[in-house]
Parts: sequence; C-alpha cells; structure tokens
Amino acid sequence: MASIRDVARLAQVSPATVSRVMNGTANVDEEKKKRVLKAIEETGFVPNEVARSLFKRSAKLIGLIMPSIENPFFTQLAGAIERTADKHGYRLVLCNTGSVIEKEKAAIQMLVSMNADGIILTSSNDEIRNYTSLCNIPIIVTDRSFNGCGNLKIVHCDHYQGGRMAMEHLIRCGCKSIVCIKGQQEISSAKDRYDGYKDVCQEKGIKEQTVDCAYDFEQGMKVTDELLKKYKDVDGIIACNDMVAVSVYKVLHNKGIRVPEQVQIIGFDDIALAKLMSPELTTISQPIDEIGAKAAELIILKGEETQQEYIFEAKLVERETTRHN
Amino acid sequence: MASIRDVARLAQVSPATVSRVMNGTANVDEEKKKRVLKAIEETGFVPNEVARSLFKRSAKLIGLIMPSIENPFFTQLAGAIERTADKHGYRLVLCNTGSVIEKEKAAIQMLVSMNADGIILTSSNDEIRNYTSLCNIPIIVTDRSFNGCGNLKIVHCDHYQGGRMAMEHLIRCGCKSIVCIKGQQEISSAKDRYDGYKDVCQEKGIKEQTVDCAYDFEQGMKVTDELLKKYKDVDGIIACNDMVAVSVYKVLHNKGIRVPEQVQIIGFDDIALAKLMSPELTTISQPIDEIGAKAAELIILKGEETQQEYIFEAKLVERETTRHN
DNA sequence: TTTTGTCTTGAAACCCGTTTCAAATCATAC
DNA sequence: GTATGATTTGAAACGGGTTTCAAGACAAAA
Repeated sequence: MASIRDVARLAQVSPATVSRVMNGTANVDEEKKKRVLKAIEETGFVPNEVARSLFKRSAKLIGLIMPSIENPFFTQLAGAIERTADKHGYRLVLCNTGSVIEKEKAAIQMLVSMNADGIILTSSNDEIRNYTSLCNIPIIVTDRSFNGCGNLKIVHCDHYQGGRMAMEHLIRCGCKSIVCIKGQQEISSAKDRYDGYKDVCQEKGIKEQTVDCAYDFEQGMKVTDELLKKYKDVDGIIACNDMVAVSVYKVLHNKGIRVPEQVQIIGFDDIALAKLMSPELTTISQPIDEIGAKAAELIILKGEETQQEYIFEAKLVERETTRHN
Repeated sequence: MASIRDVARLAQVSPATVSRVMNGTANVDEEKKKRVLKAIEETGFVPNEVARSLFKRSAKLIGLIMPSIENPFFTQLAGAIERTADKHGYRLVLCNTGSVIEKEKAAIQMLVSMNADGIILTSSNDEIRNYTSLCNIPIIVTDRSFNGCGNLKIVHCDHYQGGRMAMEHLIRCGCKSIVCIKGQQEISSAKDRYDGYKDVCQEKGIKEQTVDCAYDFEQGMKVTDELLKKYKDVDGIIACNDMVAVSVYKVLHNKGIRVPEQVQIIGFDDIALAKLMSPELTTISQPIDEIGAKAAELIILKGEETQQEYIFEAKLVERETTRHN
C-alpha cells in the first residue's frame, strides 16, 4: 500500500502538497499538480481513511443499532438509511443488540471510539437519555417516541393517528366485533397505536376488545388462537404490526376462516411482505424511506436544526384483507 | 474525550504503562496498575479504536458488499454473519451496490482503506478475480461459485444438487408437466440449479419445459402469466428462488388455481418468508446460517486454511405447496 | 529600486494507541 | 561486595493524512 509520502517522493513535492491536490484545499502550481496526479496514478495510491479519520475526528460512519436486522421493518429502515448515507459518502456500521441494554451501551461506546459521526438507534430503553451525556455525537432514535434532549433527536411516525385510522377503517368496512391485538406497551409505538384504537372506541361508545402480544410471528399465532376462543363473534382484527397480521392470517387460513369475507384484518407498518402475501394485507403504512432518510440527514447534514422531534404521517393502504365498499 | 495521555498523567505513569495495563501485554507493578485502573475509571477513558486501528492495521471490521440488504436472502445472510462477527468482537460495514460494478470496486477500495480485516461479497461479476490483486485482505465470495484463487475464497451451497432435488421431488409428488423457471444464467447459482433440473430431465427422458426470469418478485408475476399461457397443462413449477415462488403463488391464487391440488410449487433458499406465507412454501433449503458463519470465520480466524472452496449441502423442506405422499 | 501584498510550498506538529529499545531497578548468584 | 540475569519502565518512534506556520517566490504598487 502506497502512502502519501511515497507519492510525494515520486512527484518530488511534500506530502502536504499531495494532500492539497487530493482535497483541493489550496492552490497548487499546475505543473506540480500534474506530477502529483501522475504519481497517484502510478502508485495506485488510495488515501488511508483511518489516518484521515484519526485527525479529522470523523470517520464518515453512521452507527446503526437495532434489535435485529432480520426484522423486516428494520431491514427496510436500514435500506433507506443506507441509500441516504451512500449518497453522501457515508458508510453504515451494523450493531444488532437483541434489545439487550448492555449490548446497546457497548455498541454506543464502540461507535464513539470509532469516530462515528452519529448513531441511529431503535430502542425502548428509557435509559437512553443518559447516553446523550455518554457521547458528543448526535443520536437519532427512530420508531420510538421520547422527549428529545441535547443531541438526542427523535424521528418517527404518528402511531396514535395510525391506530385511530386502523380502527376507523374497520368500522367503515362494516366490522361489528373488532379485536385489537395490543403490542407490548413498553414500546411506545405499540402503546400509541393502542391509544388510538382505544380513543376511537370511547368516542363511538364501543366496548374495547383486546388481547396482548409481542411484535412477533410465533406469538402472533398463539395469541390468535386465544383470541378466537375469547371473542367467538370477531369479524375484524387490528394487528399490532404486519408480522403479527401475517400470523393472524395464517391461523385463520388454517382454520378455514375466509379473509376478508368472514374476518377482516389490518396491520401496521406496510413492510414489503404486506404486498407479497396473498391476499395482500391492508395496513397502516409508515413512510419508512422518509423516516430513514431524515434520520440519516440529521447526522450527515449536521445542521443546527433545533427541532428535536420529527413526526411523519401514517397512511391507510387498502388491499385485500379488508372489504372495499 | 480523555486520551491515554490524560490517564497516564493522572496515574503518574507513562502512556506505555497505561497501554500495557489495558491490554495485559506486559507485567506492571501492582501499585501502578491500581493507579492506572483508578485513573481510567475516573476519566471514563475509552481507547480510541481509530488510533489503535491505524497502528495495528486492523480495524476489527468486516465489509459486507451485497446488491441490496433488502433482499430477504441477503438479510438473513447478513444476520448470520453479524452474529458470528459480534461473537468475536468484529463489526460489520454495510455496502449495497445494486450490482453496479463500479460501486463494487469503490466499496472494496473504501473498505481496504478503512483497514477492514476482510470482505464478504456476493457478486456475479467475473472481474472479481482482479480484485484479489487490488488488496491484501481476504475476500470471501458467498452464494456464487467461482474458482477460488489467492486470498479469494468461496463459500456456497450445492445449487446443482438442489436443482436435482427440486425436480426429483416434484416427480415423486406425481407432477406430469413440470416447468422450471430459470434464473438469470449469468448468476452461477441460477445456472447450477437449472443444470440440476436439466440433468434429471435427460436422465429420465423428460422434455425440458422452461421459462426465463430474474430473481425478483415483479418479474416473477409477469413470467408466471406467460408460463400459464405457454404450458397449459402445467401441474408443477420449480421457481428459481423463494421470492419468485411467492409471486408464482400469488398469480395462481388470483386466478383461482389451487395449490398444491392443481399445481404444485417448489422454491429455493428457504428464506423466512417461506414459512410465513399460507400455504407454507415447499423449498430447497440453503443453510444460510452456516454459510454466513463460515464466511465470517474465514476472515476472523485468519487460519492458513488452504481450502479455497466450501460447499454446503442443500436440503429439501417439504411444506404445503407440494402434495405429501 | 524598494516596499507591500499575495500566493505557493514544505517542515513539523498533530491526532492517539502501540511497540521498541535502552535505561533503570531489583534480585539472585558467585 | 560485585557480577549476572530478570523484570519493570518511560522516551521516542511509528502508523499516515491534515493543517499550521513561517519562509520563499513572485508580482504589483510606490
């Protein structure tokens, strides 16, 4: 690997001049510039990013901390972030934590020590606020609501409104007995969605019918079984997210219950899977691309944006698991 | 951010001694050790990985270059790699290329300049061999077969055998008119799978029935439409991968063709989606976790393993889109 | 011709953890 | 008490790109 000093020697200039040619940080005599360019060409010199990063205190790196990359929602979010990052010459460092708090903390420290320029994190961990003091780089929390503070900022979608929309849609579609599968209430998005559902119930004088569930496929199947026993006349199901909605469909399908004729289903998130399955899933869509892009931009653009919270609108996407009217 | 020199000053020792205490690279007087530990505690010192990496010429980083993280197969592969990497204290740097060769090359250069310890890449690009000379770190190619050479190694599964198994299974399940949806033949896995199918046809004196398709959902739907027109008596479909199998199912489902009663389907890969959909997809499973783990280990363990190619076995997973006998 | 100003350039310091090397310390052996 | 060996320790160099600072070069103004 050729170093800048090798190039300098070959071009008969100083390393400083080579640096200036590469970065265009100062005027360099045309003649010397040519020599440097030629020397770079000949040696195949590629500047060492580590050395650069050590001095600049920026590695052009964004840390991505999430429970698991294999959760389709996070995958899509990661994809959106990657596209935005790449556009600006930034790279992503992946850290899966399985929601283990210690791993989260360790990941943050590691990323700071790598001179990462910022961290995007999805966590339900209330301790997050303390992380802010732990480091001097921006931390963006996505998909969870919090009160922003310091260099901790929040980007997410309006889950409460989404919860209302889901409920209102099923009512519009003629459901008489709607059951809401609540997600874990420690996760703010799950809580907000449920709150939306609940408020619509109150406003319309509908009795709440709920069952608890994790954001997870296996759980979803088990809970659907229980749900069917508990609410025998159910004709509409609000799943806490698309993954659970898919498992709800599977159970209904296995039992020969027709969707949407006998039971209608609505999910949350609009992950790619929602369009893939047959029937296609009606769902409340989160603008995942916009959320990811905004989160990345908050780090990359380093603007003095004082706004601490960015909320995007949820959107109803009607497909085949609810009845058109 | 406290530096090692701050700690040294506070503990009244030299930076070298602090380094030795941290890394256990040499004996240090107990008394001084205590002082150092105390100073680290007090300052909240975390060693700067960038400086360490600059000297060590290793950043404990694995570069992951793939067309898109959003392709479920790659997502799962990335997950498997991440788990193995994390176990050994390595991080993953994500580079999506959209299969653009220039981006691939740029990503490799970037990763080398970041002092990455190795690169795992999924590419159909025949030029790869030249990359070997481009850098002195191991490059592991997964899911594509090649002839390994130098520090370029190959980890993949036996797609040819998988292709045979798919065909043989549909025959066993009683299909009389089997159509193979061929993937792009420039991609070695697609070619190998097709070759397996083809050879079984020849051995059994069956006439080949094929149609061409990319590894992609949209294409899959279009191609299935054509397939149904071209082969009106089709009763078994081998899809080039699970994603295409899902789209095949969707088209059949929309047309009211029952699966597996009228047409049986078999896919490839056994991505998570295969178990999620209803009916569950029969498929040829790749041991994604093992492939990912092996690829990561080849980089992390730095063994002088001379083996250039690692081939894993494919496995038939019978589910609901083929008929049990 | 001298002065003032502008531009180009390279030496050296910088970022910070690691390692080498030689000096210093201590203990054991003669 | 001196010689020999073993151990601990810190100063300094190292990795490699960037930036500062002051010197040198050159042009324009006086």
